[in-house]
Amino acid sequence: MTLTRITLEPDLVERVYDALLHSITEGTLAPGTRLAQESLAAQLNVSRQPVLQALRLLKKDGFVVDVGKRGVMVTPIDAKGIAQVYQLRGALDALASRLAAERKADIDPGLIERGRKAARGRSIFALVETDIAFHNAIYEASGNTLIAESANRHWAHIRRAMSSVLFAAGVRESVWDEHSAILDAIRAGDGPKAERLTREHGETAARAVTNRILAQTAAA
Amino acid sequence: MTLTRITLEPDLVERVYDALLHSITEGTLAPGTRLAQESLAAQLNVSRQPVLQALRLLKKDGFVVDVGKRGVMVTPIDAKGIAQVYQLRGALDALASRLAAERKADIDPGLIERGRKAARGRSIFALVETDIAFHNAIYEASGNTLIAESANRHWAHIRRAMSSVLFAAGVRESVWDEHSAILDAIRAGDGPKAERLTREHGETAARAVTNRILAQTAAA
DNA sequence: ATTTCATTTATTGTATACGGAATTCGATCT
DNA sequence: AGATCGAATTCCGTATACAATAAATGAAAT
Repeated sequence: MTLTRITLEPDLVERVYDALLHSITEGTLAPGTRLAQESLAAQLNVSRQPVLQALRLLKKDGFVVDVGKRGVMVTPIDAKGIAQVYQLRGALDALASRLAAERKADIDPGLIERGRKAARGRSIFALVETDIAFHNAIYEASGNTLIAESANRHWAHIRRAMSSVLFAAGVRESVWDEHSAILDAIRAGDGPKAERLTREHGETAARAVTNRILAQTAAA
Repeated sequence: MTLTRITLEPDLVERVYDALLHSITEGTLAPGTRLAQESLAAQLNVSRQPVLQALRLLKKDGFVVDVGKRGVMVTPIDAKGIAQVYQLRGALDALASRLAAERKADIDPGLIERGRKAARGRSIFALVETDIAFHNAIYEASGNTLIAESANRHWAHIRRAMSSVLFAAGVRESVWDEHSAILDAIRAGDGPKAERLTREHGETAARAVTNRILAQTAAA
């Protein structure tokens, strides 16, 4: 367990970054929305300076893209891009699962419990959160801190795609069965199996989401 | 093939970022060196503003770390961290190889040729560059643009570790045999084999480098 | 001599000010 | 009326100015 940071108050640019990222992933700032520094600064009640920097960070992560020399916009969602994110995330997940299994990591089975519960519930938010919590647990159990860090960047993209899609379609029934199987393999210390299951899980999830996005965009 | 950017002159912050990153990976800015904004700004002949932003970007990538509230320093190299980078990179490489094989990608065999030549030569720089070129070719052949983007962040770390280690130890003889085998598998369209070879290649490379780093730090 | 407390200094983060580039709008000309 | 050229506006990037905070230094007291 790593020690919690001691910095009392996060930076303004971090706060701006978090605020914007939250709005983007949540969907409040729709894909394609143009973001002007001055207006953002006014709304957040800070100067342009922190906004400017936060936007640069977001740009680096791909959440916003340049639109000519006239500022940036929220990156549009496209099926192909999402598929790529899923591929990448799948590789990271598979690696994490294998490493976790090799250490016979002891992951809280309550995560599955909570996940199934959320899947029966109505809250899309809880749905996504429990999913993320499960995968994050594996990242941490892997012992490689870079995985979590790297994956979380991608997860923000996934989260975005999910919330833009889930409340139209609902969850696949089987996800938590798959999760459960993965966890068993990890606890049993079966690295190859954990890896394989995780990869398959990622691939089916990717197919499901991209299909829905394609359907959505076709409808529009 | 994506169209080349049309922006004539890159940003100041991008230029500062590149300059600093180059010095860090090259080793001119040694691990542990403290970086004060004002001094950097003076040396680069810009105001503190672009420096400030560039440092933030570098911090996000892990090339510099906070040292209290008194600025940042070049991230120290430690064997454990490097091992983690290699693990991550290995997963990305394996994914890229498999995808490339599935598309039966046609990668320039000249890369191998040039690599062997550089391995026989004396220039460490050329050595590292040809290695990177080979791996980058696979990333591009994968068709997933995110892989290259993500991997390159990690490569900067690897490059740093390599140049800090190579000129003391020389190259493994077998790397370009391994590279060649990987390329054959890709061209043959054998996804699983390409993936397996790539993973093994990454693992042995990781062992070699971390061992040398451990030896170096033990000597000091 | 060592420790503690206050003052100074170093250095960052944020705000404001400035200059320039690109787009948009309007007027004039055909 | 439509097109074209120029002026005005918008908006960003960079520089400078300001404020706050943590470290460092030095003096005084035990």
